[in-house]
Amino acid sequence: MSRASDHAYAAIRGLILSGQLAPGAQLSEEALAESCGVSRTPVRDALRRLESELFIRRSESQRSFVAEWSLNDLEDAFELRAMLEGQAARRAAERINPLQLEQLRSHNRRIYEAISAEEPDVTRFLEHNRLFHTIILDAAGSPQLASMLGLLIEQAVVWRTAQSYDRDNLQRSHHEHEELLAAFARSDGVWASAIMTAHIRRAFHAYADAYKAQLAQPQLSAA
Amino acid sequence: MSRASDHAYAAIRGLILSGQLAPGAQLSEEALAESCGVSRTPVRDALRRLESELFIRRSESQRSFVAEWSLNDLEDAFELRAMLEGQAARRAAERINPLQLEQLRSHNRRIYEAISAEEPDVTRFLEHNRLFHTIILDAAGSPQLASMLGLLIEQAVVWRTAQSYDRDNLQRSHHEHEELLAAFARSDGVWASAIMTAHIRRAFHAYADAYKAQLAQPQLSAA
DNA sequence: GCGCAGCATATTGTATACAAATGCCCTCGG
DNA sequence: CCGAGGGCATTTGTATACAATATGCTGCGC
Repeated sequence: MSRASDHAYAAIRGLILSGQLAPGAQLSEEALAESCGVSRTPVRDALRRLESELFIRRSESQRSFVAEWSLNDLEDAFELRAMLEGQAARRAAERINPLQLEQLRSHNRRIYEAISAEEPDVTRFLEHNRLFHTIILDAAGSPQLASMLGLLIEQAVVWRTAQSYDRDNLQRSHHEHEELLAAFARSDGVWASAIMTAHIRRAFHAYADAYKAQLAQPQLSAA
Repeated sequence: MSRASDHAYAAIRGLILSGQLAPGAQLSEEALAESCGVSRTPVRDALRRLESELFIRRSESQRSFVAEWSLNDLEDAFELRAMLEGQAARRAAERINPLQLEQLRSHNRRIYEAISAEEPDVTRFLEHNRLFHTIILDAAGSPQLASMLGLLIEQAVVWRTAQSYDRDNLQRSHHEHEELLAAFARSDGVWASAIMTAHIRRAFHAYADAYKAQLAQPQLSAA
């Protein structure tokens, strides 16, 4: 997309994720436009995108609000993601080529490096983790599946999740990736799917724990 | 949505479904605006919506083209739909209330009436079929799932599919709906999911047959 | 004849002005 | 005091003009 539209999208998304725009808050196209230094037109585009990604909900009269996610909504989202990513892993196991397999190994090595340092480098972890999952989605060879998973909260949740990852969780992720690699190497779709489902499910519980902890200390949410 | 934007959406969608805009054809915002009698602004909105529903794809330089669907793409879409609707059926079986169950029964009665006449009323079948599936999605109680299935080709494919439904296929649909009702009445999520998956899968084969037949006689495609 | 540069044109992106719809608040009547 | 109605303010929808960008063509040089 184009400069202004992209910028508005990134800016608004950032405001939501950082908590500066609280869940439930109403969004004014004009206010956002001013705050981004662009006109309403690209802001409207950005809002449409964010709406389709469920960051924003619209009232019946087309006013925009920051989406509010209950723990239940989150569980729904993770349940879906587990199903879709499980399916992606199954298909990938049956279709992956040696180059992709090697790329996966490489990214998981980088993940290992990132989490093995004295102070784990969460940003690097997240980046290689994202690429890892992207390659699997690619290998699955289903544009539809990719577009659906792309929509799903995805980055939003993954981002906030990993903030709360402790070293134990990070290492488990690395280990699960290793198991996925074994399943892929043997083209065992059922195995791959099962591991992936468990992988996402564990991520859900890590997130849910963080979510509950945050509810108990809400003043930290905007930090 | 608003008048102009909705109108543009419906008009463009109609042009695509009727074949007047052939798969692969480039779309010009200005040309569409003129043909709909509105300005480019609502046309752009409509194109965004159609893009998210995969009716339209955009080139890297943001030009719009009518999406081209291979048989493979269709199978992917149906595979996803089977998975998602199966999941919806499972959840619905565990959550459905008596009122919804009665509504489902009512719609399936209407379906029966529509297909029992000497000349089956396909339009009525489609309408009640749509409502039937909508109620299940509602009963599943997962907004995410609903939004995903809403996106999926869905209406597009369903529409074209049923045109090619013969009486046998229509009656099978009715029968499968009856089985779903039985599964719901017993709150048997596993059963419901299995039937729904089979239901969608059969629809896929009905569509695939029609698709292949159409390839053999392409001059009928715009009829 | 081939390839590349540069221009002309078509197409999309952005800004802005205005119209329509919606929601809010204040007043008026009961 | 409460509820209904009307008018004002806010917000979104639409049209249009202009800017930026991509594309394809034409002509020049090799």
